[in-house]
Amino acid sequence: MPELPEVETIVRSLAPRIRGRTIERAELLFKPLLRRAPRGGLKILAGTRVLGVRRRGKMIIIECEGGLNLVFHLKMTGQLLLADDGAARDKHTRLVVKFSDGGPELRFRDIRKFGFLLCIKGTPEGACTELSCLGPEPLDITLEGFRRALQRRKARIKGLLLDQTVIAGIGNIYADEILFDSGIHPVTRASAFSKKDVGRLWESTRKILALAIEAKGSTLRDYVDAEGRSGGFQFFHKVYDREGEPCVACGTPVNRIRVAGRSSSFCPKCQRKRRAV
DNA sequence: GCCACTGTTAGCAT
DNA sequence: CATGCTAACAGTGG
Repeated sequence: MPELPEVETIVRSLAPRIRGRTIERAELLFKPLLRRAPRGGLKILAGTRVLGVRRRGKMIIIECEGGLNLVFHLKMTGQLLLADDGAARDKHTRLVVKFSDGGPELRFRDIRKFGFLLCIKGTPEGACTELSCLGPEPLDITLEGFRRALQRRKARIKGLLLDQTVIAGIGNIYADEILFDSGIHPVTRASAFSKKDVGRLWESTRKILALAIEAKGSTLRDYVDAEGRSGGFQFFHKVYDREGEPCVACGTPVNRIRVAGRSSSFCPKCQRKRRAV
Protein backbone atom coordinates (compact mmCIF):
# COMPACT_ATOMS: atom_id res chain seq x y z
CA MET A 1 0.00 0.00 0.00
CA PRO A 2 2.85 2.33 0.06
CA GLU A 3 1.65 5.57 -1.50
CA LEU A 4 3.24 8.98 -1.04
CA PRO A 5 2.59 9.36 2.72
CA GLU A 6 3.83 5.85 3.49
CA VAL A 7 6.92 6.23 1.30
CA GLU A 8 7.65 9.61 2.88
CA THR A 9 7.37 8.05 6.35
CA ILE A 10 9.72 5.23 5.37
CA VAL A 11 12.26 7.74 4.04
CA ARG A 12 12.09 9.83 7.21
CA SER A 13 12.51 6.79 9.45
CA LEU A 14 15.29 5.32 7.33
CA ALA A 15 17.46 8.35 6.60
CA PRO A 16 18.85 9.03 10.10
CA ARG A 17 19.53 5.33 10.61
CA ILE A 18 21.69 4.71 7.54
CA ARG A 19 23.10 8.12 6.58
CA GLY A 20 26.89 8.21 6.97
CA ARG A 21 27.22 4.43 7.27
CA THR A 22 29.45 2.45 4.93
CA ILE A 23 28.00 -0.45 2.97
CA GLU A 24 29.89 -3.68 3.40
CA ARG A 25 27.97 -5.71 0.86
CA ALA A 26 24.54 -6.29 -0.60
CA GLU A 27 23.04 -9.78 -0.85
CA LEU A 28 20.45 -10.15 -3.58
CA LEU A 29 18.21 -13.07 -2.60
CA PHE A 30 15.70 -12.75 -5.46
CA LYS A 31 17.52 -11.91 -8.69
CA PRO A 32 14.59 -10.43 -10.67
CA LEU A 33 14.25 -7.71 -8.00
CA LEU A 34 17.27 -5.96 -9.51
CA ARG A 35 15.98 -4.56 -12.74
CA ARG A 36 19.11 -2.67 -13.75
CA ALA A 37 22.64 -2.20 -12.41
CA PRO A 38 26.17 -1.44 -13.58
CA ARG A 39 28.17 -4.47 -14.80
CA GLY A 40 29.09 -6.61 -11.85
CA GLY A 41 25.78 -5.79 -10.13
CA LEU A 42 25.54 -4.66 -6.52
CA LYS A 43 29.20 -5.50 -5.80
CA ILE A 44 29.96 -1.94 -6.85
CA LEU A 45 28.34 -0.70 -3.61
CA ALA A 46 30.91 -2.30 -1.33
CA GLY A 47 32.87 0.29 0.63
CA THR A 48 30.66 3.26 -0.31
CA ARG A 49 29.03 5.50 2.25
CA VAL A 50 25.32 6.37 2.30
CA LEU A 51 24.92 10.11 1.76
CA GLY A 52 21.16 10.43 2.05
CA VAL A 53 17.69 9.03 1.41
CA ARG A 54 14.94 10.80 -0.49
CA ARG A 55 11.56 10.22 -2.12
CA ARG A 56 10.22 10.94 -5.59
CA GLY A 57 6.59 9.95 -6.14
CA LYS A 58 6.36 6.48 -4.64
CA MET A 59 10.05 5.72 -5.24
CA ILE A 60 12.76 5.67 -2.58
CA ILE A 61 16.25 6.78 -3.56
CA ILE A 62 19.27 5.93 -1.44
CA GLU A 63 22.18 8.12 -2.53
CA CYS A 64 25.65 6.71 -2.04
CA GLU A 65 29.20 7.88 -2.62
CA GLY A 66 30.58 7.72 -6.10
CA GLY A 67 27.34 8.89 -7.69
CA LEU A 68 25.66 5.56 -7.01
CA ASN A 69 21.93 5.51 -6.35
CA LEU A 70 19.67 2.70 -5.20
CA VAL A 71 16.14 3.30 -6.47
CA PHE A 72 13.37 1.19 -4.92
CA HIS A 73 9.74 0.79 -5.87
CA LEU A 74 7.69 -1.01 -3.20
CA LYS A 75 4.63 -1.61 -5.43
CA MET A 76 1.91 -3.36 -3.37
CA THR A 77 3.69 -5.19 -0.56
CA GLY A 78 7.31 -4.02 -0.48
CA GLN A 79 8.94 -3.07 2.81
CA LEU A 80 12.31 -1.53 3.71
CA LEU A 81 13.24 -2.62 7.20
CA LEU A 82 16.14 -2.22 9.58
CA ALA A 83 16.94 -5.45 11.35
CA ASP A 84 19.63 -6.74 13.66
CA ASP A 85 22.24 -8.90 12.09
CA GLY A 86 21.10 -12.07 13.75
CA ALA A 87 17.34 -11.50 13.49
CA ALA A 88 15.57 -14.22 11.51
CA ARG A 89 14.79 -13.52 7.85
CA ASP A 90 11.61 -14.92 6.41
CA LYS A 91 11.08 -16.27 2.91
CA HIS A 92 9.86 -12.92 1.61
CA THR A 93 13.19 -11.17 2.23
CA ARG A 94 14.56 -10.27 -1.22
CA LEU A 95 17.65 -8.17 -0.43
CA VAL A 96 19.94 -7.56 2.53
CA VAL A 97 22.38 -4.66 2.75
CA LYS A 98 25.04 -5.06 5.41
CA PHE A 99 27.07 -2.22 6.85
CA SER A 100 30.69 -2.35 7.95
CA ASP A 101 29.89 -0.99 11.42
CA GLY A 102 28.10 -4.25 12.17
CA GLY A 103 24.94 -2.33 13.13
CA PRO A 104 21.40 -3.00 11.89
CA GLU A 105 21.19 -4.19 8.29
CA LEU A 106 18.71 -2.95 5.70
CA ARG A 107 16.30 -5.51 4.29
CA PHE A 108 13.88 -5.36 1.40
CA ARG A 109 10.90 -7.64 1.95
CA ASP A 110 8.17 -8.13 -0.63
CA ILE A 111 5.45 -10.75 -0.49
CA ARG A 112 4.09 -10.33 -4.01
CA LYS A 113 7.43 -9.77 -5.76
CA PHE A 114 6.14 -6.80 -7.78
CA GLY A 115 8.71 -4.40 -6.33
CA PHE A 116 11.92 -3.53 -8.12
CA LEU A 117 15.37 -2.08 -7.53
CA LEU A 118 17.60 -0.07 -9.84
CA CYS A 119 21.25 0.68 -9.18
CA ILE A 120 22.00 3.83 -11.13
CA LYS A 121 25.30 5.61 -11.61
CA GLY A 122 24.69 9.35 -11.92
CA THR A 123 21.58 11.44 -11.40
CA PRO A 124 18.72 8.93 -11.45
CA GLU A 125 16.18 11.48 -12.74
CA GLY A 126 18.27 11.80 -15.87
CA ALA A 127 19.33 8.18 -16.16
CA CYS A 128 16.12 6.21 -15.77
CA THR A 129 12.69 6.51 -17.32
CA GLU A 130 11.08 5.13 -14.15
CA LEU A 131 11.86 8.50 -12.56
CA SER A 132 12.02 10.87 -15.51
CA CYS A 133 8.48 10.00 -16.63
CA LEU A 134 6.95 10.98 -13.31
CA GLY A 135 4.63 13.96 -13.10
CA PRO A 136 5.01 16.75 -10.54
CA GLU A 137 4.95 16.22 -6.79
CA PRO A 138 1.44 16.91 -5.47
CA LEU A 139 2.77 18.84 -2.46
CA ASP A 140 5.00 21.05 -4.63
CA ILE A 141 2.77 21.78 -7.60
CA THR A 142 1.10 25.18 -7.74
CA LEU A 143 -2.62 25.58 -8.34
CA GLU A 144 -1.75 26.88 -11.80
CA GLY A 145 0.40 23.84 -12.53
CA PHE A 146 -2.32 21.54 -11.24
CA ARG A 147 -4.85 23.16 -13.52
CA ARG A 148 -2.49 22.79 -16.46
CA ALA A 149 -1.96 19.09 -15.69
CA LEU A 150 -5.71 18.41 -15.76
CA GLN A 151 -7.08 20.76 -18.37
CA ARG A 152 -8.36 19.25 -21.58
CA ARG A 153 -8.02 15.75 -20.11
CA LYS A 154 -11.06 13.69 -21.00
CA ALA A 155 -10.27 10.78 -18.68
CA ARG A 156 -12.10 10.25 -15.42
CA ILE A 157 -10.50 12.07 -12.52
CA LYS A 158 -9.97 8.90 -10.51
CA GLY A 159 -7.79 7.48 -13.29
CA LEU A 160 -5.86 10.73 -13.69
CA LEU A 161 -5.08 10.94 -9.97
CA LEU A 162 -3.67 7.40 -10.18
CA ASP A 163 -1.66 8.16 -13.34
CA GLN A 164 1.90 8.74 -12.09
CA THR A 165 2.85 10.66 -15.22
CA VAL A 166 0.12 13.22 -14.48
CA ILE A 167 0.91 13.62 -10.79
CA ALA A 168 3.29 11.44 -8.79
CA GLY A 169 2.61 9.59 -5.56
CA ILE A 170 -1.15 9.19 -5.22
CA GLY A 171 -2.61 5.66 -5.06
CA ASN A 172 -6.04 4.16 -4.59
CA ILE A 173 -6.58 5.04 -0.93
CA TYR A 174 -5.61 8.68 -1.15
CA ALA A 175 -7.33 9.18 -4.50
CA ASP A 176 -10.62 8.14 -2.87
CA GLU A 177 -10.01 10.22 0.25
CA ILE A 178 -9.01 13.28 -1.76
CA LEU A 179 -12.09 13.00 -4.00
CA PHE A 180 -14.35 12.68 -0.98
CA ASP A 181 -12.75 15.71 0.67
CA SER A 182 -13.23 17.77 -2.46
CA GLY A 183 -16.81 16.56 -3.06
CA ILE A 184 -16.02 15.27 -6.53
CA HIS A 185 -17.43 12.02 -7.97
CA PRO A 186 -14.68 9.62 -9.16
CA VAL A 187 -16.13 9.24 -12.68
CA THR A 188 -16.10 12.98 -13.38
CA ARG A 189 -14.13 13.85 -16.53
CA ALA A 190 -11.42 16.39 -15.74
CA SER A 191 -12.53 18.37 -18.78
CA ALA A 192 -15.92 18.86 -17.07
CA PHE A 193 -14.38 20.56 -14.04
CA SER A 194 -15.26 24.11 -13.12
CA LYS A 195 -12.49 26.41 -11.96
CA LYS A 196 -13.82 25.93 -8.46
CA ASP A 197 -13.60 22.12 -8.77
CA VAL A 198 -9.93 22.33 -9.70
CA GLY A 199 -9.23 24.64 -6.77
CA ARG A 200 -11.02 22.36 -4.32
CA LEU A 201 -9.24 19.28 -5.65
CA TRP A 202 -5.84 20.99 -5.33
CA GLU A 203 -6.59 22.07 -1.76
CA SER A 204 -7.88 18.61 -0.77
CA THR A 205 -4.86 16.90 -2.30
CA ARG A 206 -2.49 18.99 -0.19
CA LYS A 207 -4.61 18.68 2.92
CA ILE A 208 -5.16 14.91 2.82
CA LEU A 209 -1.56 14.06 1.95
CA ALA A 210 -0.21 16.38 4.65
CA LEU A 211 -2.54 14.88 7.27
CA ALA A 212 -1.62 11.37 6.18
CA ILE A 213 2.11 12.11 6.46
CA GLU A 214 1.48 13.58 9.91
CA ALA A 215 -0.27 10.33 10.89
CA LYS A 216 2.64 8.34 9.37
CA GLY A 217 0.60 6.73 6.62
CA SER A 218 -2.14 4.09 6.51
CA THR A 219 -1.59 0.49 7.60
CA LEU A 220 -4.17 -1.88 6.11
CA ARG A 221 -2.11 -5.00 6.04
CA ASP A 222 1.60 -4.97 5.19
CA TYR A 223 2.77 -1.38 5.50
CA VAL A 224 5.22 -0.47 8.26
CA ASP A 225 8.03 2.10 8.35
CA ALA A 226 11.74 1.19 8.46
CA GLU A 227 11.51 0.59 12.22
CA GLY A 228 8.53 -1.73 11.79
CA ARG A 229 5.96 0.77 13.10
CA SER A 230 2.41 0.89 11.73
CA GLY A 231 0.80 4.09 10.50
CA GLY A 232 -2.31 5.68 11.96
CA PHE A 233 -4.16 7.33 9.09
CA GLN A 234 -6.41 4.29 8.49
CA PHE A 235 -8.46 5.49 11.46
CA PHE A 236 -9.19 8.72 9.61
CA HIS A 237 -10.31 7.17 6.31
CA LYS A 238 -13.74 8.53 5.47
CA VAL A 239 -14.63 6.43 2.42
CA TYR A 240 -11.83 3.98 1.59
CA ASP A 241 -12.79 0.45 2.66
CA ARG A 242 -16.01 1.79 4.25
CA GLU A 243 -18.51 0.47 1.71
CA GLY A 244 -22.01 0.31 3.19
CA GLU A 245 -21.06 2.30 6.28
CA PRO A 246 -22.68 5.69 6.83
CA CYS A 247 -20.93 8.72 5.36
CA VAL A 248 -19.30 10.65 8.21
CA ALA A 249 -20.74 13.87 6.79
CA CYS A 250 -24.32 12.96 5.83
CA GLY A 251 -25.06 9.39 6.90
CA THR A 252 -25.73 8.10 3.39
CA PRO A 253 -24.19 4.63 2.93
CA VAL A 254 -20.79 4.77 1.24
CA ASN A 255 -20.97 3.35 -2.27
CA ARG A 256 -18.32 1.40 -4.15
CA ILE A 257 -17.89 1.10 -7.90
CA ARG A 258 -15.11 0.18 -10.31
CA VAL A 259 -13.40 3.11 -12.04
CA ALA A 260 -10.29 2.86 -14.20
CA GLY A 261 -10.04 -0.78 -13.17
CA ARG A 262 -9.83 0.06 -9.46
CA SER A 263 -12.36 -0.16 -6.68
CA SER A 264 -13.55 3.32 -5.80
CA SER A 265 -15.43 4.26 -2.64
CA PHE A 266 -17.43 7.47 -2.46
CA CYS A 267 -20.49 9.08 -0.90
CA PRO A 268 -23.23 9.32 -3.54
CA LYS A 269 -24.69 12.38 -1.86
CA CYS A 270 -21.55 14.38 -0.96
CA GLN A 271 -19.91 13.54 -4.30
CA ARG A 272 -22.63 14.22 -6.85
CA LYS A 273 -22.03 13.57 -10.51
CA ARG A 274 -21.79 16.64 -12.71
CA ARG A 275 -24.37 16.70 -15.46
CA ALA A 276 -21.56 16.90 -17.99
CA VAL A 277 -19.57 14.01 -16.48
C1' DG B 1 -10.81 -26.58 -3.00
C1' DC B 2 -12.32 -22.64 -5.84
C1' DC B 3 -13.13 -17.96 -6.74
C1' DA B 4 -12.92 -13.08 -6.01
C1' DC B 5 -10.41 -9.66 -4.26
C1' DT B 6 -6.18 -6.71 -2.81
C1' DG B 7 -2.38 -1.14 -1.89
C1' DT B 8 0.82 -0.85 -8.50
C1' DT B 9 1.94 -0.26 -13.04
C1' DA B 10 3.98 -2.00 -17.63
C1' DG B 11 2.38 -3.36 -21.71
C1' DC B 12 -0.85 -3.95 -24.94
C1' DA B 13 -5.41 -3.07 -27.35
C1' DT B 14 -8.61 0.20 -28.82
C1' DC C 1 -1.51 10.60 -28.46
C1' DA C 2 -5.05 9.40 -24.92
C1' DT C 3 -7.47 6.11 -22.61
C1' DG C 4 -8.70 1.64 -20.52
C1' DC C 5 -7.99 -3.33 -19.39
C1' DT C 6 -5.11 -7.08 -17.92
C1' DA C 7 -1.39 -9.72 -16.19
C1' DA C 8 2.46 -10.24 -13.13
C1' DC C 9 2.46 -12.50 -7.84
C1' DA C 10 1.09 -14.13 -3.17
C1' DG C 11 -2.07 -14.14 0.35
C1' DT C 12 -6.71 -13.74 2.49
C1' DG C 13 -11.52 -14.38 3.09
C1' DG C 14 -16.05 -16.11 1.52
